Amino acid sequence: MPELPEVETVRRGLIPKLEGRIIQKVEVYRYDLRVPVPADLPSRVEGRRIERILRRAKYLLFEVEGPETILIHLGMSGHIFLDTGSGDFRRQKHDHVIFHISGGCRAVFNDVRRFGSVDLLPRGAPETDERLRSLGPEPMGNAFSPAVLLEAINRRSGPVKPALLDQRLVAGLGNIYVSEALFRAGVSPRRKGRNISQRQADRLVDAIRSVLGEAIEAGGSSLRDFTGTDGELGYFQHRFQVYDREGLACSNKNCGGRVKRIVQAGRSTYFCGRCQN
DNA sequence: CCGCGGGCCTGCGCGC
DNA sequence: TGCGCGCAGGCCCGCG
Repeated sequence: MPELPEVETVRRGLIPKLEGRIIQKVEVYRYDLRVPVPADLPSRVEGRRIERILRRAKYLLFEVEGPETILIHLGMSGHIFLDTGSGDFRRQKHDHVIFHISGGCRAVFNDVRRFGSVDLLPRGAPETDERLRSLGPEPMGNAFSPAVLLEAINRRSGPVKPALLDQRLVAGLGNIYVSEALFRAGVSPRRKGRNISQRQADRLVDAIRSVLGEAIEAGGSSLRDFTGTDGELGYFQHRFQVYDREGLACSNKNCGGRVKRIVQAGRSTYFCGRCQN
């Protein structure tokens, strides 16, 4: 599931347990993730301190002491489990990389479908690594604005929904939050990018920020209850207004319409045909 | 440059 | 209960 809010929630959950600690040992059980795990990952990071944990779009960056940064992507089914080290630890199916941290805690990268990745970057990599370099602005940051969005979206001839999934346009949205943001903004997913108006760009930026912000808050509250027993970070209950609600009533008062599902560029899109134009 | 379709994997839920 | 199918929240590549 992980889109920007889930990844941010994972980051916030990891910080108190990992930042400032030493990576004592790394065990790799599968190297064949979507991007191969560097064969010498353990020797390159063992014994080094995790100085900062950052996020860029849906990527997590562990800045470790020395010249390299660990770059983690959760793909579609990736998780990071935190094991506090109190009980007896058993490796689960699909646990691919285990970081043993000073103080007895473990951070476990688990990914059923192996669309995720655990990789290394030269530190200061945003300028050098193509994966990060090609990303558009952070939606919650100052570089993202109605003017920036409008300029980029108006160059698109295709429908706005698949365009918003393009990480070069704005970084961190996935299939769920794009549907949710378009609903909040009252913009049809089928509208052509070139036909988006100034006013719609204003509404879209507001909608993107509010839907992501609320989801990050919901993730934050899930962290406050985090006991460390199951150790699963970043997955939390969240109510969606259209996503996966095909056939259910539109949640706008007085609308009376129903949520529709269509497929665009091979992905499901959910929307209300009455409220979104 | 843009838009789309396919592929990468495994697991789950559905209809039969 | 078992089987086959479609589907899944990401991303990259190649084609037109």
